[in-house]
Amino acid sequence: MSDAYYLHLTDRLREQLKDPDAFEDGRLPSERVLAERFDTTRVTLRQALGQLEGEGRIHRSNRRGWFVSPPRLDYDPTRDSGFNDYVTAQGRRPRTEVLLTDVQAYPPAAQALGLAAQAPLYHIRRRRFVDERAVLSESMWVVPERAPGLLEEGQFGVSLWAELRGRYGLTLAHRELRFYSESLGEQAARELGVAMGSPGLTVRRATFDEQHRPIGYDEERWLHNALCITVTLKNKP
Amino acid sequence: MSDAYYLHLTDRLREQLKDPDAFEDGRLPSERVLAERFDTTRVTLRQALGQLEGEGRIHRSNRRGWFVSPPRLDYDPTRDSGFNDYVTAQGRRPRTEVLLTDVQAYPPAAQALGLAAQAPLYHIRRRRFVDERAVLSESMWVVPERAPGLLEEGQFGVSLWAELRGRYGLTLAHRELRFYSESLGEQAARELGVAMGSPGLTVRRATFDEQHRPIGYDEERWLHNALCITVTLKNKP
DNA sequence: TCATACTCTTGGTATATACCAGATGGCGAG
DNA sequence: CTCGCCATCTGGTATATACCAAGAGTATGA
Repeated sequence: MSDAYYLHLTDRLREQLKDPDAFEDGRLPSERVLAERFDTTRVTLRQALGQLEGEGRIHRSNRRGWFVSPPRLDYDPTRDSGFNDYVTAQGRRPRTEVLLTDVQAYPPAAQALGLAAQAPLYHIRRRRFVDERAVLSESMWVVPERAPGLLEEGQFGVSLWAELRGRYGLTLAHRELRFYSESLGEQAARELGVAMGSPGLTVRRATFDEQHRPIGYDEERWLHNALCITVTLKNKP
Repeated sequence: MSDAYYLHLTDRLREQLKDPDAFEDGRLPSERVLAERFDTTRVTLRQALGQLEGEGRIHRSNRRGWFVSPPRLDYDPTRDSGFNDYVTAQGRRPRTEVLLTDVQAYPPAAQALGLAAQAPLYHIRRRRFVDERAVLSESMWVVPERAPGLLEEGQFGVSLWAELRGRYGLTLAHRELRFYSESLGEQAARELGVAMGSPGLTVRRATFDEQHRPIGYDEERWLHNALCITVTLKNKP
C-alpha cells in the first residue's frame, strides 16, 4: 500500500523536516492548518503525523502542538555515569526534578532484588529533561540498609549514583537490566506532558554490590524517540 | 482524560483477555463485530485496539485480524547463544527462514565495523518465527576475510554464530550494541506480515574478535511486543 | 488432480463533521 | 504592577459512512 494518500503526506512532510529552519521554534503548524494546506481531513493528516511520530521524527506535547524531534540521546544504562554527565557530554542541557521521596514497599522491586515483598525501601521519583523537554520519568528504590539516611540530605538533582558511591562507599558490581517497548501509562504520560498511549520505552534495572547484596532497583519510562540505548562490552564468558 | 469512552473499551477488553479461553485460537472477533457489540464505531474501537496493541497485549496480522499476544520472549543480545537455543529454552518453538544470501556493500555496516564504505560483505537476510508467528526480520553482514566461503554451505537456518565459531574458529570478544524503538518500515512490515508503521524495536550489533578485527554487523527488526531485552553483567570498569 | 477464478471477510484508508478539554496569552480589575 | 478570569488557540475524542485491497476459502474448470 505504498500509494496511500497519507504516505504522500509523510513524504512531503519528511522533505520539509530536512530543512531545520522550515519551522520556527521547531514547531509544526496546527493540524487544522496542515490539513487544509494538504487538502485533506484532520483524520487523514493525523495518520500521517502518527507515522512520522513512530519514525521518531516528530513528537507532540499534549494539546500544545507537534514539534520536530531533536536527535536521540545516546544512553548506556550499564554505566553509572550520571544523567547530567552524558547529556552534557552530548552537547545537550540536562535538568532534573525530584517529584517525590518517601519510604514504601514495592513488590516488583523487592522481587528483583530478592527481598521480602513488603520490605520498606527508600523511594525517589524524578523527572528529567533534555533541553527543557521532559523525556524521562523514573522511580528508584534503594535498600535502606545500604544507604541509611539517604532521603534526609536531598541532593538527588545531581547524581544519585555518585551519592551512593561517594557517601556510602557502594560499588555497583552486578546489574540486571531489562528493557522493552511499551506505550506510556497514565502517570508517566501526564508527567511527560504527552498523550496517554504515546509510544515509550521502559528500562528496569536491579543493582548489586560485590558481595551480591542488593543495592537498588529502578524503573525508567522514556519517550520512545528520545533515546538510543548503547551498550559496549567485551569478553562476556 | 480517564473518562474517554475508548478507555472503557480497553478496560473491558483487557478484562476479557485475562481469560485465555475467551477467544478461540487467540483470535479476536472482527472489528465490525466488536464495534457493534460495544455499540460504537469502528474508528473508536480501533483507537481502543491501538491502545492495547501499544501495551503489547494484542497484535494484528495484516488484513487477517487481531490476536492475543503471547508472553514476550526474553532475549539477551550480548550472548551469542543462537535464536533456536533460547527460544527452545523458554518452551517456545523457533523456526528460521533464509530469505536471501548475496554479496553486497552496505555503508552503515562498513562504518560500524571501521571498513571502507564500499567494501563487499557477505549478506544474509532471515526471517524468524516463534510458535509460527513471524517476530523478527534480520540482516547480517559478515566480513569475507573472517569467514571465506561462508555463503557456499548454507546451513544458516541453525546458528550462524555456531558456524562462525566452529568452522572458522572465531571468538566474539567485543560487541557494540544499539537499540531503539522505531516503527517498522515497508520491507520489514511486509516480511513480518503486519501493517506498515506498526511499532517495532531495532537492534544493531557490531562484533569484533580478540584482536579487535571486525567480524560482522547485523540489524534486527522485532515486533515491539514480541520481546524483552535482558542483559546481565558484572564489574564493568 | 491441480491450478484458476470468484466471493466473502478482514483490516486499511478516507471524507465530513462535531464537540470536548487542556494550554496559552491577553485583558481587565484590584 | 500583579493576579485571576476568559476567549481562543491547540490537540483529543467521537459519530456515521464509504470504498479499497489483501487474505482465505470455495467453487469451477481444464
